[in-house]
Amino acid sequence: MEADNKKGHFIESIIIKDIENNKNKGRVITRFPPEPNGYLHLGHAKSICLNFNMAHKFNGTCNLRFDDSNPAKEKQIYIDSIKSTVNWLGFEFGTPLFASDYFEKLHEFAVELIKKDKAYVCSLSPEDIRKYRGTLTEPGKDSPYRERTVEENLDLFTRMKSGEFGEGEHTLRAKIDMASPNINLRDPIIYRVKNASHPRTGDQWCIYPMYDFTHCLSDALEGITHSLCSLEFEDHRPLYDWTLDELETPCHPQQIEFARLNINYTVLSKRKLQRLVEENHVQGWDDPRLPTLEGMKRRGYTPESIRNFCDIIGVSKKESRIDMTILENCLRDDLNEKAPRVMGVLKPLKVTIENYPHDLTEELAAKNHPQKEEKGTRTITFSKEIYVEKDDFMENPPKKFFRLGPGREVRLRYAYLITCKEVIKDESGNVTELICTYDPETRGGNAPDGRKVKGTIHWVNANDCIDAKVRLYDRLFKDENPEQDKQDFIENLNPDSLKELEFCKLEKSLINAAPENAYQFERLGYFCMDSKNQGSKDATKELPVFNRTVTLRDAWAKIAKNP
RNA sequence: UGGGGCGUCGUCAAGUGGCAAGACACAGGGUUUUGAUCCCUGCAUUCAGAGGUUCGAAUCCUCUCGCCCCAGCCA
Repeated sequence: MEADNKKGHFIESIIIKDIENNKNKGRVITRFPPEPNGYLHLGHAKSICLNFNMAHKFNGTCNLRFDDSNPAKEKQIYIDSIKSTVNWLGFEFGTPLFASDYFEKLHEFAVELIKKDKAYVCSLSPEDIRKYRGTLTEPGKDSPYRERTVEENLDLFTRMKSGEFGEGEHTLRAKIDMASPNINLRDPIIYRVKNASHPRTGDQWCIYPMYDFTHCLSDALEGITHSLCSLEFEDHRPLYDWTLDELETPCHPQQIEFARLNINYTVLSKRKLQRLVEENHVQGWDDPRLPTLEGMKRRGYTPESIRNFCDIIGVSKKESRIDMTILENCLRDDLNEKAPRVMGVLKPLKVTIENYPHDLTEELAAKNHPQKEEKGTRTITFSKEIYVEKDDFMENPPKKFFRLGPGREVRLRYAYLITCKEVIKDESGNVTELICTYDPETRGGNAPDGRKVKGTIHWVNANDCIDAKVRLYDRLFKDENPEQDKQDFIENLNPDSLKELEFCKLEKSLINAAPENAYQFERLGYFCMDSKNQGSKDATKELPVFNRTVTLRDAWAKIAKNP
């Protein structure tokens, strides 16, 4: 089922062609180059999978390289988070690499460029640089410092490096063409002064290379063959190539751009995610509603499901918005295979079986997976008092409702057929309890007389179930495209994206649940224990909290909507 | 009105001159002690539009239209 027998995307075609032509001696080396200035999200997962999969598929390697050339924004915690997230996703990268490891070499390259008179120290202020750059439709003007001598440039650059100047006083610029229709070629800045402390090099440097200079050279230094990046760098490719052409580098990697991932009802940009976190619209970077990989992990997404998703959505240059349901189905597919079945009642409704003995507790066998005998069975208990789901009872059920109602018979999964005899309500008319009878002949759920019972509902034994909280998540935004009509996406937040249920009753076996274990609560969906909740075998602690990862497909929900 | 890209089913996406894959969604039907899973069936005479080349075009040519990106000492 995995990528192998599938037809490839355009990048794969390019790689195959390159291998056929013995380009790079048939080698394939890719890299995933995150800037450690935030947490990874699903969009990164697409890039991670692409880069690692291409490398693996063609017996190559993929480097994890931190693009850490801007100390003002980068932090060690992000480096740690990114490393563990890439591992969690299922990829091995050996020792991580850092652009900052190349600072010395990058500096030498810059000097080489100066010596070739292909770079100069510019002393224009930031505002003047902007003015001289021109606009989209007008060419720029040469900087008055453009014709400084090599010696002067060398001297100034040395002094920049030694900390003689403040931020913004001087920059090192590539000498290309101020009239280029491509703004990236209008003498781009390649080094600037920054007095920030770098998470890895500390205060060793006060000048830092810019992305365009750093990235292509880092790629070349690592022997990258295919440098895959997103569409917005397409305009930078001429600069990528210019730099590598001007300098003596070990190789000249090929930059190939692809469209970044978009998914409806959510946002996938670091900036927007950051805003959601900082303005407390969600509860942190690992909020299970967020498409951050840490949030998805906490929600219960499996790495396999994410990898499979990245696999089936394809790679192209077309900007697209992928349907959330595709992601959810990848998850369901995986969880359906793996998750053991259990029973849990989210909104409990007490049921008393009036003809069941007071003091009896029976043990019943329940399958852990209906299609996989090898997953075995577990024992569940049954007694006179049980809980069923409030939603499984209707006082005036519509035609197609197969569940409980006055006088109706349903099957309790793995237990007995019961019939609703009486509905007890409180003074305000809310149903508080059902009095039912059971048919002792139907132990296990089958009627000896062969009568058909259409509805099967889940339940837990009131005597030994455990109390828990359950968090139900819904889409984060109301609108398919949160940025619709360029209104502030915050206004599109779904106020009901999180619902916490506090009085849930779960079958006893869940006492052993751990955050990394997925369960299917039959008929409800897939759930996992929240990783920030340590659970409680001892009653003095807080209640265990479970996250609903995703619902089951629900045909009834559709019928109920359009009867 | 500068430059760079992109337009194939509701959503993704194959297709590279020989007669529109697949997935999700959707609609029917079957199995089922989860209204789950699973299994069938249906679902683009048409590829942004218009011309042209060709026996033959989503694929080649021309023009038009639409959408995205670029004016950080961010990546």
